Amino acid sequence: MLAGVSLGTVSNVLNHPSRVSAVTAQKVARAMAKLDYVPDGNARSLAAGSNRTIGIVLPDLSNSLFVDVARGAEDSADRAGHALMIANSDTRLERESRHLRTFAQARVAGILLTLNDEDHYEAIVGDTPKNLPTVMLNLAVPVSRSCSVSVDNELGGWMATTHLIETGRRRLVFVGGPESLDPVRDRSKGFARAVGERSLQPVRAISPPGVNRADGWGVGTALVDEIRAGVVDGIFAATDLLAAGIVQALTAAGVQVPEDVAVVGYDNNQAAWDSPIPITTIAQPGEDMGRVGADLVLEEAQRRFEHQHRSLVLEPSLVVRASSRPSARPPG
Amino acid sequence: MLAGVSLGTVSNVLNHPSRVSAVTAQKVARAMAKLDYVPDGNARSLAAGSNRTIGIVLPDLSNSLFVDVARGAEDSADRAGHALMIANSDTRLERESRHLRTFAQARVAGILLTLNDEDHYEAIVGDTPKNLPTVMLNLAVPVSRSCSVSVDNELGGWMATTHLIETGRRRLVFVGGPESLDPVRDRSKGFARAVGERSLQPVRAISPPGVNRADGWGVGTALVDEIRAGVVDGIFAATDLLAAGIVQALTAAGVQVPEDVAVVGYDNNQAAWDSPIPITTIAQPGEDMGRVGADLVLEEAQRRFEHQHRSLVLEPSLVVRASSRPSARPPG
DNA sequence: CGCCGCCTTTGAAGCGCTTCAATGCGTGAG
DNA sequence: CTCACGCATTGAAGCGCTTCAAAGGCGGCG
Repeated sequence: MLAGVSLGTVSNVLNHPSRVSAVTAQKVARAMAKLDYVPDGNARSLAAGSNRTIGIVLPDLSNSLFVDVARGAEDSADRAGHALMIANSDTRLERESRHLRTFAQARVAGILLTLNDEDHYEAIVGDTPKNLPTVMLNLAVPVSRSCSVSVDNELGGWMATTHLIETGRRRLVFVGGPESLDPVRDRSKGFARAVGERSLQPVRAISPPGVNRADGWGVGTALVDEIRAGVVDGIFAATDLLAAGIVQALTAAGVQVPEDVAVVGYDNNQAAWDSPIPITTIAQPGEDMGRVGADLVLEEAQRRFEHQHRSLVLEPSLVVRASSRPSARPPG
Repeated sequence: MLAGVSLGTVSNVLNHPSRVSAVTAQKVARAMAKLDYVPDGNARSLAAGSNRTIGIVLPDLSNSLFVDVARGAEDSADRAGHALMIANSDTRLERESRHLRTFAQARVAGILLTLNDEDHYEAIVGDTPKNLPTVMLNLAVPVSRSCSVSVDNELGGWMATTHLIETGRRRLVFVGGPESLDPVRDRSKGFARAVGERSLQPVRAISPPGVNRADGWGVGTALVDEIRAGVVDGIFAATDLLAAGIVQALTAAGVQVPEDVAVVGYDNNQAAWDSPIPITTIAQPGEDMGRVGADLVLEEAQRRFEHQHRSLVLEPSLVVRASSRPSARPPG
């Protein structure tokens, strides 16, 4: 600071450039460069009473959805001149609340809390620092509590199923997984609704123990005979990993996808596109979720009092790939 | 603070509990609870001149290796009473240096910088705030510059290849990828060394355009005839995705793995274990890398002056799975 | 009974910045 | 030529905490 001229002026060039004449601004800039000056964010936050950082806690970094969420959130935060700090909870309650506390102490401008599980929400809602803008991602919560941004899984299930029907499939199977997972349950509801709207009867629903590729492999193997017999011509799997396993098993058994049976997955995972037969899937708007969430939290931070909580539900989208291209055979 | 008694005492109960009598400590604790008191981390850092946070910048959150690194780092940081802030650069130079700057302004205790690419290191080394403990992860750099922790890819390649040889394979193929990737090049060197040590001749090396499942599928398809002809009986693929694609293509073509050919991958990805035929692979000690890195950075932060930079190279490990179980056929 | 030393507690100083009232200066109007 | 007004700059106050020297209280020893 002594390099150029004053002291409080330096602050002005940093925060209110308009108040400062061009020449002094330059002098100060030069001095800062020469001194390798790095403003102290802590002091700034303390003095200004506000902080240009927002925090996000993610439940599972191995799920690309959440990585997308982070990317979207960073995009928005960055655009607003804020930094995004990521914390990973590995779905552990204890770590979720620890990270919440850390963010509260850091006096971040706001928090994006991403949860998978409604139970965790109940358990943790007490830990969310009152008075600190917090928006829930991936879980719809009462607007009386906070803003939230989630994705309509029931709609996604409906879209996947309707797509199968519209491309001529009639004998449909839903492959789910443990009913305890909220998203799976909702996707299954969407399946049922779409089937019902067309007055079709689902062939059946299958619930393997998990939702991974190996589970899909098992399901696929079990379905080979029914497909050959023409009893099944469309499969909606609740996750892409499941779908990939199914397709893999079917292919290995000589069943043609999509000629003999169409398969649709969910999530738009790498497993879906990086497959010998690319798999049609429902893409979750992860980046949008992050972006919208960050915008909401920043809005709440900026207008604390006029702010009204909102609950947004985003729509997933259908990504058509080879595994469900219309079959040559006539529908029916 | 006024709830109990004093002011500076509150600080003591937070930082030097030993100086405070049990009764006052309790009174203060009770008051803090009643007031929902959350200490201001910014003020603490400012006053104390130190910060209980370390930052890590990761190049790619969709790579489970780096997620593991973060997990390990958080583990160590946590144990030392520090919080870990994650920033994702998506391998973009511009974001790497932005995050570095953010951490510098936040006056974190230290930074873990994880890079994939030597070029980025050269470009960014100027941005790493001098005077702020920084350790490089995943890339070995001159100890004159900073500490670093990396994994020995050449050794990994050697281990994978030696495993193939020791389980009786003699006609080996290396499947790499773009030579521009440092890790691929090192793994290939390890392959060459292992083969050379046994005075074998590699059948050949294949460099598909990428290192994903689809690339592997192509390579696998191309190798079917040679395997049937007995010209090839072992494959070392530079990534698990590649290996998974290869196994998938071979299986689809009716080639038996591991009976007809053994396959070894690299990375210990989900793709390796979540495959119908689980794939033998080389596991990178990601968590260890993070843990050791965090320990180093904290050590440097605590003893600024006595600190000597160190360069640690960790060893990968072999994970044997079905894809390379010794074949029934006699070796030779 | 008085003094000393130790364990606790206190209060003031200051961390690096922002903010804001106050000052200084140059300019156009009178 | 003078006065007033506006823009640029300044300096002091204070953000919430830690630290440290100094004060207070207590028991034990002489």
